[in-house]
Amino acid sequence: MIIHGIINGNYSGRHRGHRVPKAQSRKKLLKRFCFALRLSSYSYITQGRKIMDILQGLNPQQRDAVTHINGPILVLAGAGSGKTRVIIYRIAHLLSQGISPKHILAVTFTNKAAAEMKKRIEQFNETMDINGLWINTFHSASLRILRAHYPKKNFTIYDESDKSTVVKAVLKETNYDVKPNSVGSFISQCKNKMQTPSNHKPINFWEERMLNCYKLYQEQLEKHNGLDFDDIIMKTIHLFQESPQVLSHYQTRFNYLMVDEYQDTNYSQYLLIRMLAEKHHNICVVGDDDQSIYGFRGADISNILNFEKDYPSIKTVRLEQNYRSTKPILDTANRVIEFNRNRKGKQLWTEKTVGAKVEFRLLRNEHDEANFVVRTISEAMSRENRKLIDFVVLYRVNAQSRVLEDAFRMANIPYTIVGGMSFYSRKEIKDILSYLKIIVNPLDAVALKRIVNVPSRKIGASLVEKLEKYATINNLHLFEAMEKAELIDTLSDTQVKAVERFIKLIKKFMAIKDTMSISKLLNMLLLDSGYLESLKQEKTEEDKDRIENIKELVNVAVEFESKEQGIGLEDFLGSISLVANIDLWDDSSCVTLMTLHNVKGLEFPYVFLTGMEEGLFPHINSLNSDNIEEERRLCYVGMTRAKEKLLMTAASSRKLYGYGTGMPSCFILEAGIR
DNA sequence: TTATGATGGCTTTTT
DNA sequence: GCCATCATAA
Ligand SMILES: Nc1ncnc2c1ncn2[C@@H]1O[C@H](COP(=O)(O)OP(=O)(O)OP(=O)(O)O)[C@@H](O)[C@H]1O
Repeated sequence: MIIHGIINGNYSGRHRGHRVPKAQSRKKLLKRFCFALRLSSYSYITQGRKIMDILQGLNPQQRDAVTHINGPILVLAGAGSGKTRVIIYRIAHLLSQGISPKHILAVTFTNKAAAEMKKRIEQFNETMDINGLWINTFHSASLRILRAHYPKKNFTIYDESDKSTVVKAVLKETNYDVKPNSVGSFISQCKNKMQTPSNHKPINFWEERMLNCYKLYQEQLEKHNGLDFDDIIMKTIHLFQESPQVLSHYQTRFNYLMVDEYQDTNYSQYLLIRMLAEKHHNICVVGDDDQSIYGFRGADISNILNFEKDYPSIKTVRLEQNYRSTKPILDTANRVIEFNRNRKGKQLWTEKTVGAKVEFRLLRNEHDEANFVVRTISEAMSRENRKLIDFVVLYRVNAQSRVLEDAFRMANIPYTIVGGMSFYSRKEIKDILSYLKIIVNPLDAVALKRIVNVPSRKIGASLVEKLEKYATINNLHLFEAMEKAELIDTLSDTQVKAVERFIKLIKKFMAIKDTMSISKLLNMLLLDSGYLESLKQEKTEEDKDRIENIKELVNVAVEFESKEQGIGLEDFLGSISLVANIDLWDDSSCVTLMTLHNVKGLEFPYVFLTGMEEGLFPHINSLNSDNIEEERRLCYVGMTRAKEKLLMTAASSRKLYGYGTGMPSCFILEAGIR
């Protein structure tokens, strides 16, 4: 059976995540995966090119920003005005001026954007060495710094699901009846604001309980030597605060700082940059206050709006020409965003004064909507000679993708979905990565408990409980308790044997981990742990897929090793933890489906904005919490992705939790579409 | 220890 | 309305 859709290694929950890309698509996924992992610097020599050449392809304002080398600079400009281009050209220009790549740090929003930027800079064809140039996300840059200086270097990274595991354990312990998610986001918010359990004062009972959860959670993480995503930034700042010489090292090293998408930075990220820029103030940030869409995870527009307060000598550059969209699209987007009150208004014009008009279609239900999208794409392909990669279908929530996906599959149109169940969150991948985590960091009890009995080794829940009890009483880590299994008198002989066998397995790999390549280690692990064998025994389709996925992970390791010489297991694990859905995106000959959040920074000739209904978009929660401005910005982001055609749709009735109001979104009215 | 039904959760999500 | 997770029973 050939499945046209799932090409990207993303799996909608529809088939309970068991559906897997076929062979050809796997290769693609692999390629992309490795590309996304190419995070650190590497050497690259190119042929000469003059400064003037670099400055060509820029308008006077952009040139102004690019050639302003020393001192703080803010580029505050609307969508598609060439802000990202400024950063790319600025780096190329700095290098052409003889500035060492080692002195440059550029921060992007995603790994994909970082990789893209690096590629573009290489293409400048200068005789320049970009060895030592850092283009990273906040997280991957911070991770590199922590790896080099954190006291306990073998820490492992806790992803959202690991975090949730710990939070649930904490809730069980405290008997609090609150949703794990709300605790998780409370903790996140605190960390984003640099609040530790001790320096945060609770203002009410609820906060007091939350704070208690935070405290217990953090104790667990410290004990396991695990860092969650927010810790990566927070701990880097703590490191800088506690070790002035480390901070000083990076302040001197990174003489030129640049941040893209600055409007979506949170407080901790702001602080990190401010610390690094403190000595020289050579900082260039670019962004658009109208495109701040990550408020829900702590992003704070005032970072960009108040930027000048920290740097009084700032040079501010406005870019006013939009190079992306036609006038009808730009006008529509501008009309909508002008309904926001909390913004710095800006002018935007385009040379593309003629273009297809922006359309809105109200369909009967979500199936009609999906079929309409599919039909419109087929027609545009045959009539206007459009290609699959010209299209993007956007939606507010991931749950909307299912119906669209079905329609694409029915119509046999290749598509790819960004988001949903990704490769690295699959069970078998997480299992194998957990083995690796323990080998690196045996204190990681989340990883340990995850695989201690996978495949089954007769170390079930009750036995683990006994071990944990022993560990707690004797103030030991779970792993240490397991090492001492023979001393625990509540265990039977067979139980002791089972535990000892497991410990022996792990210790063997701990001893050899640095003596061989990661892929070789992985292959050995797959055999010795019995993991592969246990899958081979079960002959279901699902298990075959799992084996394929595991093979793919081995390939990722092979690829990774060939790119990065002398890479350690820690670095491999770290890089994998920081790979985002959008980093894995590859649009080669398919239509792309994704959420509005994921599309930020991208552009497409033909954009569908689906589910334009009151309650869905703007989302009901934002209406309740008086946060419609962020929704409107999201709408602005979506609209301004379109180069040539913007087509919005809504459904009068929709079967999707409580969203079915059927009323067209207020944004449609604001856009002035009849 | 695994299969099953009940339960609750449901925005975006980093990374 | 749909799905994942969890507790329970076989
Ligand atoms: N001076 C220029 N001349 C021609 N094309 C340009 C120029 N500057 C930018 N562009 C093109 O305009 C498009 C948008 O540029 P870019 O992505 O840098 O804008 P942006 O401001 O970062 O956009 P957004 O904020 O919407 O993500 C790109 O296709 C880019 O190649």
